[in-house]
This record gives sequence, C-alpha cells and structure tokens, in this order.
Amino acid sequence: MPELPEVETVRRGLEPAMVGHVITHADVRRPDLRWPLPEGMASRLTGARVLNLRRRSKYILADLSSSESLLIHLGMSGRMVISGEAPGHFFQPIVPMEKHDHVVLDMDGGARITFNDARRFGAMDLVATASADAHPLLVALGPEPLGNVFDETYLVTALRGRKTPIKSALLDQKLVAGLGNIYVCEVLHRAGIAPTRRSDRIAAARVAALVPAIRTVLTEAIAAGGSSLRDHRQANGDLGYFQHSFRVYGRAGQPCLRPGCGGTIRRIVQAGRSTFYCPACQR
DNA sequence: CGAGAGTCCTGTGCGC
DNA sequence: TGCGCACAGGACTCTC
Repeated sequence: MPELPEVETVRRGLEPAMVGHVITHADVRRPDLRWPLPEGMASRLTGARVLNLRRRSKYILADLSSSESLLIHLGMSGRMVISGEAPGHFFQPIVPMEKHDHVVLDMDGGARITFNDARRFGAMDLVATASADAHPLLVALGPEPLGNVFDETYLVTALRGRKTPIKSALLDQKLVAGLGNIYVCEVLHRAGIAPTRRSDRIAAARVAALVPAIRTVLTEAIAAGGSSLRDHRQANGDLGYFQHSFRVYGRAGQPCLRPGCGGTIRRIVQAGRSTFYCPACQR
C-alpha cells in the first residue's frame, strides 16, 4: 500500500483536477469497500465543489462546499486514476472502465477521477468538515512525522517504557502517523538501529537520530513521487521512482549499501510482516 | 493496558 | 499449462 509519501504524491496529483472544481457526477459502483460506503454518497457528492485537498497520515481529505469532507484511504492496493482534462492540464484520454473501479467522480473541469482498489482494504467516508479530525479513523492518530509536534523529545518520551521492537513501535500509527513497512525498514537502516531492538533499550541519542532519518527518507520519497512496486502510481499515471533508492527493502541476500559495511541484507518476519535489515551495521 | 495473532480481499510470482 | 502456496505498501478486532 501507499505509505505517507505515496499518499502525498497522489494528493498533489489530484489537486489540479479537483480543487476548485464541482463534482458533476458521482458513480458509486458497489456498496462497500472495507466498510459500507456512506449513505447516499453519490447524491451528497454531486454538485459539491472541492475547496481543497489535504492529507492526514495516509488519509486524503477533500473539503467540500457542502460542509462535508470526503475521507479517502487507499488501503494496500488503492489507486486514484485521473483521465480527461482540466483547464490548463491534459491528463490522458478518458480510460475505459476496469475491474475493481469502485468510485468514479466526474469534475466540471473535464477530469475524471477513478478509485480502483483490487483488494478493497481501502475506505471512503463522508464527515462534517468541522468535526473531521474527530472521525474514528483519525482521532487516535499520532503526530505527523513531517510536522512540528514530532521531534526528538516527543519520540524519546513516546518510546519510554515500550517493550515492543522498534520496528513495531514505528508502525504503530498512534505513535507516529504515516510510516509503513517499507519506510520503517529504510529509516532503521539509515539510523543504524536493529528492527528487533526493544524500544525502551535504545539510547536517547540514537532515538533522537531517528527523527531526522524519518524526515529525510519521507521527504526524499515524496520528491521522487513515492515508490512504485505493484499498485502505486502517481495520480497522473506516472511511476514513482523512490524504489530505486531502497537500501534494504526487498534486497535480501544483497550487499549492504552503507559504505564500508560489507554486510548482507537479511529478511526476517516480525508481527507477520517482512523486515529487511543489515545485521552488520544495525544494532 | 500492551502485545501478538487473525482477519478482511484479490492478484502475482514461484516451484513443482 | 495448471496447481498450490507464499507473499503483498494496512490496520482493525479479538484474545491473552
């Protein structure tokens, strides 16, 4: 699935097609994704103008002129595909309908937004804009890793007393919101911390070093348009290319890329998810 | 409460 | 070519 950089890339790609434009037609092609879609979704969207698109963690929020916000989560395999055109933008010719196209939005500028999600772990909901932050899916999320609240002091405090492996802690969206399996692996390699290490047994200085490592990896990944492995595309159809910058993810058996390390990347399983790391330079 | 396992769903790639 | 299995970028829900 899309992690924070992929979601941010999608959000940015949607902006020219959606922001300032009215949804002229909404086609809701099945009653549910991960959960039931909201009651009357198509009619509540039709005629609404998209005021802006924002991101919270791995969620996209479209604030509408109807005082509601459309909440979107891409799950593991969700994609937003833009076709048609918007004033000053040509995306691609309107694409024929495909399997797993679940929601289609036509904008008055001429763009069509198609939400496709094979595995249907994605979600959409409509919520009053004024209380969007209180939505059950958002209310317990931790700070944004690229925001001001997330800093060395916060992370040191948050990890204190946690016995869980640092990999699991960083995947916990209540601790910090937006990291997923790939970027946690990459961050831990850059910080030189073993993914299996107990969270409460990492020296404060090394925990502090995680903060710039997280910021750097996420920022670089956003600049690269995210990572395209299977499903992720930028909304304009382009592939992201941060996967070429992976130092550990998917590289089991290959040499560690840290200069002078000479170790070999290993794959282990933690909490049912693959972890990639270098046993030689991650401690 | 924290931590781990099970769960949802479909597609793909691999070994045989 | 077909079959079965492992695995996939998430995260909620249940159990201990």
